[in-house]
Amino acid sequence: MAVQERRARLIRSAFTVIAERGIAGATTRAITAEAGMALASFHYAFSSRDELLSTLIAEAVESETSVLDVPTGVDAPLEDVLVAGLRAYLEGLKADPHRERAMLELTQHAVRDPDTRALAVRQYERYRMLARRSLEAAAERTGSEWLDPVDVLAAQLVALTDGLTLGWLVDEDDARAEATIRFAARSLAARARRAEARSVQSRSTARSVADEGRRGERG
Amino acid sequence: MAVQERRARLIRSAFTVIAERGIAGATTRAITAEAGMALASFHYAFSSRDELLSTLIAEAVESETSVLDVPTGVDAPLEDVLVAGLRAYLEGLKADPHRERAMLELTQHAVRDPDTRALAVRQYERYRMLARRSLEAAAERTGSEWLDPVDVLAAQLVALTDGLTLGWLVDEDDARAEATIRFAARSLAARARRAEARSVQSRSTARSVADEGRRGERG
DNA sequence: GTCTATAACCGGATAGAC
DNA sequence: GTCTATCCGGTTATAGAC
Repeated sequence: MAVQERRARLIRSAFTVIAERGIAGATTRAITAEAGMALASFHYAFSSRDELLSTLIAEAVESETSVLDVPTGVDAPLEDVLVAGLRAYLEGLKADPHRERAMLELTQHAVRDPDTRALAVRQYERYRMLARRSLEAAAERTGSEWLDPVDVLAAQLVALTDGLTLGWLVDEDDARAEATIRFAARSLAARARRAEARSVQSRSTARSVADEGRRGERG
Repeated sequence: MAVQERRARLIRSAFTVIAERGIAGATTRAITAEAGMALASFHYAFSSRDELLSTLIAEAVESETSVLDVPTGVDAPLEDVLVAGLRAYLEGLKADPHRERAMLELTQHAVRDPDTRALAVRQYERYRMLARRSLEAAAERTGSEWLDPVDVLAAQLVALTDGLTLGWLVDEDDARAEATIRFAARSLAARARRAEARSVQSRSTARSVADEGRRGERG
């Protein structure tokens, strides 16, 4: 087996194990067993367990492709579109809670170590970038425009989804999550207004951004 | 040394070690060293490391006394009072980031184990109860009344502080945190209006609740 | 390259001297 | 009760046979 292939399989297995048992449970034995290979094969691909963890965090960050899915082809007010997007995010979380737990644990692990801290910072930069795309897409599709810089609102959206995630992971209360979603959507929508008429060129430009934002899937 | 005294010291030391090195770094050796006692003394107070961790989580939950400090004796609009309270929370977080990191890690650890999961749920119930007190105090002092059930808004406040906390812990960006605080305060204040005139009795009752809410300190 | 076997180490828990 | 010394299981990492 090629070294790159082995590395990829080990990283994938490591994420699975971490999602199920946490970082503490992600021993080299557990990871290689999950990957169906001998323990000794591990050090043929990685020099140490720490090296695998750092690589895993970096890969996990890049694999995150959307913060929330803005529904396509809807004709609804901005607030409803945001509610729909946040509900889609929650559905992804409910479908695989362990995944988000693992991301959370990996982020906190990375932040503690000065050598990997930058990876966590990069992860959040990426979250905000993806959130920004979603907000731009939502505004464009509903003919709205944001009253605050989209960068700033993107950070608020990330904070809102983090709060939603932590709360749901603890008590798994769907009704409370729904209330949080409505509150988040209302709060964000309050920072937008109906857009003035735009030129055709600007609308088509924005639509291509929106399509790109839709590309990723969560979960 | 009395067993209860030893237990208390070990719990305290364990929290210190977890804050500095994480749960993974909180070995019985590290904990007893931090407490300045011999390794063997550990099992005189606790039957196992797991028992200490469960006890620690339970104690940590109860020691949380406020989600945000609503400033006393101010005469300002509700939104400004909320901003001040959230800033006080952020200052506590900045003064001791490791403390909140430890709480986060303990919660996630508790949630994974069916035997301790209830502790995490209870922790969030307590957060919401404290948030509710803060919101009631803030409304009372500014002559406002909430448009949604305070229980529901308390859950939103907890979600907002969770989002604020996670974001700040990763990049320690004070400017972004300030923007999140303003957004949070504005979003919550939008769910209140000026209260109608109240009777003297109802005001004095509410003031005693407010004083109770102020009792706790964070950090 | 891949596996078995093992070295080297670490952590929780305990025996036993005092 | 308290400490030193030790056991024992589990983990990372590697040596060496094939």
